[in-house]
Amino acid sequence: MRKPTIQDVARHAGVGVGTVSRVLNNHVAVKGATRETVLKAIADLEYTPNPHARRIAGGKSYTISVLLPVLTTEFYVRLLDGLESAFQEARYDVAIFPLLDRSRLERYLGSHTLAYQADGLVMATYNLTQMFHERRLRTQQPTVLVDAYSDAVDSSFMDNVSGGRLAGEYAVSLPGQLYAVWVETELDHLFTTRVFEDRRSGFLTAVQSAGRTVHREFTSSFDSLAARNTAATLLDDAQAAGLPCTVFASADMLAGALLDEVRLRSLKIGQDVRVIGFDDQPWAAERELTTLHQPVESMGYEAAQLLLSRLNGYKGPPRARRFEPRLIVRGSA
Amino acid sequence: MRKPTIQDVARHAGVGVGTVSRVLNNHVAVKGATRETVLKAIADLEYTPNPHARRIAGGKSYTISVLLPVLTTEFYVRLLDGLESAFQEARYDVAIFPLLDRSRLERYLGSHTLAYQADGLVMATYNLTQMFHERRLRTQQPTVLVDAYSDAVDSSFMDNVSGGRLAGEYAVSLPGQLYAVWVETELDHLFTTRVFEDRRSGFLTAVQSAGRTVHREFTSSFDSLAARNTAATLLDDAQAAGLPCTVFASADMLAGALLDEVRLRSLKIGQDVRVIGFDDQPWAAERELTTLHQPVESMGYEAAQLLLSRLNGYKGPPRARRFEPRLIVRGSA
DNA sequence: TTGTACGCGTTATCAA
DNA sequence: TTGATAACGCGTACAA
Repeated sequence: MRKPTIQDVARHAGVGVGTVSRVLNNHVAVKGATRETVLKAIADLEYTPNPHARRIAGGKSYTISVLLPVLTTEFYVRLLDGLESAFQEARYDVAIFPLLDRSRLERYLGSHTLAYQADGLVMATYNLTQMFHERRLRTQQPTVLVDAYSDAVDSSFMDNVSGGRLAGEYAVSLPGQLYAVWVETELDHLFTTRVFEDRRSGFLTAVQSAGRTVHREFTSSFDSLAARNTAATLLDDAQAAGLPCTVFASADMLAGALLDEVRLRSLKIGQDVRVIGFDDQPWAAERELTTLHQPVESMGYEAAQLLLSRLNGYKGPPRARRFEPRLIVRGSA
Repeated sequence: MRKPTIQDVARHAGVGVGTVSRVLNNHVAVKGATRETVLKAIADLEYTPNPHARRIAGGKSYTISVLLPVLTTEFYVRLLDGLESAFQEARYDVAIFPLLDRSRLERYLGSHTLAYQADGLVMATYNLTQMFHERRLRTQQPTVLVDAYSDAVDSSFMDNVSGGRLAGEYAVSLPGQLYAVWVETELDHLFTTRVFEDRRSGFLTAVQSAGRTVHREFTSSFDSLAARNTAATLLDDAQAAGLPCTVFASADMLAGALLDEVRLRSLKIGQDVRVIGFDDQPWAAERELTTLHQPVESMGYEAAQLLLSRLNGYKGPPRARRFEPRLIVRGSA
C-alpha cells in the first residue's frame, strides 16, 4: 500500500490540504475542533509528512548541520540531546558532521553536499568561523557556537572562568598545597578551544584573591596514558613536598587518573589528596568525585533557540548565552 | 540573484529540460555535441541541481546513511574516502551517523529521520543487523557491511584471518620467543566486532603449522594507557624469559606502545624485540614499524558498489568481497 | 535523439 | 477560519 499523503489526510478528515498543512505547522488560524479532526486522521492513516516535498515547496532544507569533534564523551551525547529536542520541536532535521579532518570539513561545506544545503550551522567546541573569514569556506548560513564563544556570532556556552573560580574558591578553603592539571590545547590552530584557558584564569584569580599561590601546575593531553603519567609525576612531587594537597583537575578524565594513582599508592582520597574535577561525568557520582556540573542539555537547547530565531528572521547583533556551572561536593574533596 | 534552475540551463543551452536532465544523469541517449553544449551552460551558470527536487521527483532520497563507530582513526577517514567517492559518482549523498549510544541509534533509524529516509545503509565495523532481527529496528533498506562480515547481507571486508596468518608466518621465521597482544572485544554484545578474533585465529594457525607455540598472549583494551601497561607487563616477562622475542601486536596502536616501552628500556627494536603491527597507520612508516597494510579505500569503494547494485535492483543472494592485507616489512621486525 | 507535459507532496497565496 | 490552486525544481513517460 502506498504511503499516505497530505491529500489522503485531507480527504479522510473532510478538509482541504491547506488546513492539514496549517495543523502540521502549528499555524494559529485553525479552529480547535477541526484541528482535532485532522490530528485524528493523521493518526488513523499513520501519516508522516514527506520531508523532501516540504523542502522544495518551502524553499528551505529544514535541516541543521551540527559540527562535532570526534570524541565519545558523554558531554556530546548530552549536548546533542539538548540540540535535537529543540530542533525537533521546530520540525528541523539534524545532520551530524564529525570533524574527522580538515580537508573533509572543507569538502563538506564547500559545495553541493548536505551540510551546504543546511539552513543553519551549529559548531560545537571549536570555533571554525575563522575559516569563513579566511574565505576557505563560502558558507553563509546563520551559525551558532555552542561550548565556545566568539563576538562575531551567536553563542551558547558555559562560563568556564566562573567554573575555574568556583573550583579555586573551594580549593583555598581546604588544607595543604595547591596543584592544578590543565589540558593541552590542540596544536592545529584551527581545531582549538579556549575552555581550558578560561578554567585556568578563573582558578588562578580565585587563588590569588585568597592570597594563596598554586604550588605547581601540570599540562596533559586529553589522553588516558598522558593523564596517568601526569598524575604520577604530580603525586611524586606532592609526596616529596608533604601531604595533604588539593588538586584541581580541569577535566574529570584527568581527575579519574589521579584517583587511580592515589589508590595505587595507598593514600587517602579526600584526606591526603583532595581532588576537584570538572564535567560531572556519569561515573563521577559513584567514584565520589567532587566536580563541576555543567548544564549541557540546556546549553544545547539554548543554542538551538538562538539559531532558530535567526532562521525566523531575527537580525540583531550577536548574542551570548552564558551558563553557570555548579560545584558538586562529594567525598574526593 | 536567484539560484539557477534546470530551466535556466535548458534555455541557455537552447535545449529542453529533459535533455539537461539526461545529461545530468548520464543517460546514454544524448548526442555528444548537445551534451557539450549543456555541460557548458551548466558551467556558465554555475548550476547545481536542487537535491530536494530530485528526491521528490525521483521518489528516492538519493542518500546513503553510513553508521560509524566514534573513533578518530585514520582508518575511518580512509574508509569514508572510498565510500564517498563511489557514491558521489552515482550522485548519492552520504550522511554520517556516529554511533554515540544505543538509544540514539534506535531513534535515528526508528522513524521519520534522515537515516530512515536513506535509500541504503552502510554499517562499518559493527554488525548491527541483529537489531533488525530483534525487531528493534524496522528499517528495511538495502544494507551493506564494511569491515565486518555476515552471511545475511552484502559485505566488504578485509580477510583478517589471512592477515593474522601472514603475521604468523613471518613471525616464525624470526628468532626468539613469540608473543601476541590482542584487543579486547567490547562488552556490549551489540557493538562488537570479530576482526581481532580473526587475526588471532590466523596467527595461531600459522604458528602451529610451523610447529611452534606462542609463549604468551595478552589482551588490552583499545586505549593508550592500557596499551602501555600491557607493553610493560609483556616486556617484563620477555626480559625474564630471555630475549630476543617477536611480538605480534594486532593493532598499530598497541605496537606503538610497545615501541615506546622498548625504547624506554634501552632495548634494540628489530633486534632484542621485534614488533609486527596491524593497520599501517600514517606514522608507521616513520617509526619503521613492520605491519599489515589494508586496502581500506578499496574496501569502502567496493562496499558502495555492492549497495548501489542493490539500489539498481539486483536481487541475488548476499555477496562477500574479501580483501587481502599485505605485509610491509620495515625495521621493527 | 530530443522537446513537451505531467506528476511528485508539500507550502503559500488568495479568495471566499 | 477555510478550501482551491499555483508554485517549487526535477525526473520521466510519451510524442515527435
